Formats: sequence, C-alpha cells, structure tokens
Amino acid sequence: MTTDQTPLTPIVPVAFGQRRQEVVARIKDYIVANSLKPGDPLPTETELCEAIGASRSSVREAVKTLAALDIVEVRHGHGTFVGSLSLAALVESLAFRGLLSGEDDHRVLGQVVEVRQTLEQGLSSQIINNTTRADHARLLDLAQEMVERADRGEDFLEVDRQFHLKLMEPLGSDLLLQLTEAFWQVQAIVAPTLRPEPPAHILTARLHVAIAEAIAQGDESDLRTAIADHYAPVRSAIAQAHRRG
Amino acid sequence: MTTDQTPLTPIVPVAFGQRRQEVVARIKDYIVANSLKPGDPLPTETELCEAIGASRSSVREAVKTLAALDIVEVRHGHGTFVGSLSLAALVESLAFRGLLSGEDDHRVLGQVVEVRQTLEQGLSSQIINNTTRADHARLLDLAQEMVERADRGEDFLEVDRQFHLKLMEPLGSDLLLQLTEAFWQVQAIVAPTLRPEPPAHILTARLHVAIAEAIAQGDESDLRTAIADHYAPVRSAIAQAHRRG
DNA sequence: TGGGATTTGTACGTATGTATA
DNA sequence: TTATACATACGTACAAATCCC
Repeated sequence: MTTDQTPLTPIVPVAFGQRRQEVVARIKDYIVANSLKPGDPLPTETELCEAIGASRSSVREAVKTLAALDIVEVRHGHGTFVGSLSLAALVESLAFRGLLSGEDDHRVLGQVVEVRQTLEQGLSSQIINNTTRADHARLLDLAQEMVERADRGEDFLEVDRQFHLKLMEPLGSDLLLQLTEAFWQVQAIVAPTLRPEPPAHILTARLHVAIAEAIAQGDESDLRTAIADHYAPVRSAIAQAHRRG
Repeated sequence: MTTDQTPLTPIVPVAFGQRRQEVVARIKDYIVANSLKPGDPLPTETELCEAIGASRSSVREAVKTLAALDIVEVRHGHGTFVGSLSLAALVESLAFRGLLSGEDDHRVLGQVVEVRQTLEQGLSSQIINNTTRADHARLLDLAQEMVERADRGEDFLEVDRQFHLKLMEPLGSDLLLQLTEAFWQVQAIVAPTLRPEPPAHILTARLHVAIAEAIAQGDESDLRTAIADHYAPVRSAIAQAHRRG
C-alpha cells in the first residue's frame, strides 16, 4: 500500500480578502499533517489550486509568503518543496532595519552586538564543559588564521563566522546555531556602514585567540572577559560613529 | 517646494526569472532611500507597476514577500504602507518548526526555553542596575496577580507575557524586547502540545514572585537562581514528555 | 544529443470587495 | 448615500527552466 496521506483542505466559504491567508494555513496544515521534512515535495501549483479551491494567483501569493519564511522553497521549472526552516527571515528583517536606521544611527547594530555578547557570555560555562581537545585545537586554528589574514591585510569574515559557529556547536542546539548565524550575518551586513579602520580588524582578530585559549584552559572568568574584550572594538566604533553623527 | 523624493528604479533589462526579486529589491531601496518610517505610505500597486516596469502579478508577489517580513503592510482598499518591522516572521518561523517537530519531539521548545533563560540570566546584573523602585513594585504586582489567577484556576498567559517584557524594558533595547516577545509567543504556541498539569502552573506562578523579590533586593545570585527555578517546571515537562514518547 | 512533457515565472484583462471622503 | 481610489481574486496565454526519455 502507498503511504496514507492527509489531503489538502478546500476553502469553500471564506470571506473576501482572506483567500491568501487561508491558502497559507492550508499549506502549513498539509505539511504538519503529513509530517513532511525539508526537501520533501509539495503538490504542484495546479494541484494546490484544485485541491484548495483557489486561483493560481492566490496560491502563488501564498506560496511566496511561505517562501519568505523559508517554510517552502520554490525551484523554477522543478516544483515546490518544504523549505529548510532556517532563520533567513530574521536576517532579512533585522538587516533591513539596520540599513534603514541609516548611516548615523547604529542602534540596531549595537543591540545585535549586545545580544551576541550576552548569549556567548551566558553560555560560557556550558561551552567550557562541552568542548573536547579537538574543539580547542580547531578554535585555536581558526583564531590564528584570522590573525594571519588580518596581518596580511586580508579580510577574515568567513573565518570569523566559522569561529562563532564552532563556539556554539558543542551545545547541540539547532536554535542557538541558527541564531548565531543570523545575528552574525546581520552584523556582517550592517557593520560595513561603520567603515572601521584596519587596526580595529587586527585587534579583533587577536582577541579571538584569547577566547580560544580561555576555553582550552577551562577558565570561565577569563572567557567572559575575553568575549567582552572581543566585542569592544565594534562597540567603540559604534560609539564613535554616534559622536560623529 | 515639495520634499525631494528618490524615485523607484525601473528594472529595464533583467534576466528572466528574477522579476519578483528585483521588485523586492526596488521597494526596499525606495524605503531606505527616502528614509520612510513605519506607517508611511508606499506607492499604489498600479504606480509600482508603472515605476518599476513590472506586471501586477510580479509586484503583488513581491509585496506579499515583504509583507511576510513585516517590511510592508497592506491594508485592503486603503493602500500599502511601511510595516512595523516587528519580528513576526521569527515567530511564524519558529512556531511552525515547533509544531512540525510534533507531539513527541519537543526539541525546539526546549531550545527556546534555553535561549530565554540564557538571555534573562545573562542580563541579570543589568536588570538589577537599571530598575527603579517603581519597576520593582510593578513586577511584584504582576507576579502576585499571576499567583492569584493560578490559585483561582484561571490562566495567566497575558500577565506572564507582560512580566517578561517588563523584565527587559529597563534595558532600553528594542531588539531584546522583541526577541523576548517572539520567544514568549513561540513558547505560548508550542507549549500547549505538552498538556502540562495545573500544579505546574501554580508553581510557575509562585516562582515569578521570587524573581521580582530578587530584583527588588538587588541580589544577582538569587535572581539567576530564581530565573532557573522558574523555567524548571517547563523543562521537566519537556523531559517527561520525552520519556513518554 | 535532442525534443517533448511538466512545472514555475510573467503578463494582462476583468470583475468585485473594501475603505475613505 | 454616492463617488472614487484601491486592493483582492480569477482566468488565460505565453515564456523560461528542469527533467526524462
């Protein structure tokens, strides 16, 4: 027998001006009811129209809404699939706010930095208790690569990203990993409006080494301090920009 | 003279299969370039079509994408406006994930609780240092109202929400407030799948009083403990459900 | 290699519900 | 109440991408 499948629910009688929202709900229900996982195929647009009882325009607009939340993913000429359920929407949302606040006002950026620091400091003891020697070595490697690249005048964005993800990885929380990724991306998008000078880059790179060493030595107090120091350059750049503006 | 206004950029020559994304970018650019604020009106759909040079379908789908991120807000029969830039998308995204993970697996819920606790504990000292006597009184009032309602067998969801928002309010960070609101909502949506017993509710309510008292007395250590205790009932309910599943 | 079938992307026309003056 | 402006919804036609035989 084929796998039992919960069908899509037709709309039938719904007030005007709510078709799209209803279609959104139907598609979400369909995914939940059938316990679909990221990558699983959804019915084609035509099938969705027939099953739900809405026009293709309504279905397409609903699908676009879900796509913005990464609940579904649409591939041109191929089909519609369950999305990867990332926090891409959070990145979009916060990054736009950061850019909208403008050149002079870096409030959003400052608040993002504050949250990042709070999370990393707050999880210090758990990071120390859940990292292995291999983790320590990897973190030190990444930190040293950042220093080398900074000294050569190269950027080390991607290495920095990997470092902060690696920091959270041992905690085994998808949510923490994705929040880290999201906030990191927001900062990466918005921070360039600060136009920080290279010396700050070099200092920031070196301060990652202190973080890695504190973890390796299992010193929680040192780790919290190192994390705070590491965010200091960005903080001061924000404060400086605020004085200029 | 009227206010100078940066116009919408036409698309002109763009690869097929990217119209909608281009329109999304144009609208975002338009908002940023004109420094529009939440509630400010955007051009009508017709005007957007003409100015950008895309069909109504493309424009509508693009607007729906932006609406999902709360970057724009559409009012039927009235017009399109800049959205309130909330984290509604984060709530949608996480809540869906929580519901999708199913009755048996409350991983997402557990991770949300972990993040909430980490943030509140990590901000303990700042909460203590930034609250006034009026804040202390208000927090105690809310906590006591929760106890009363719990004793009467009523739910105290809304009071709980206000309590946790009030906790973050003195820190003056929009982002922290909205993250608090978002995570709270996710928990409020997903937690009912746990079907916790009333005794846990009463205990949870009482533990809010301990939080409020610790803040009033300025004891950071007590506050961190009280926060951890306050999340203990949910944690154990999650663990219990995990054993059952 | 190619070509046809499937599926999504774009465009346009029309009718209708909704909000405001 | 009427008039106007606006978003909502449906249907059709065709373009473009992907897949498979």
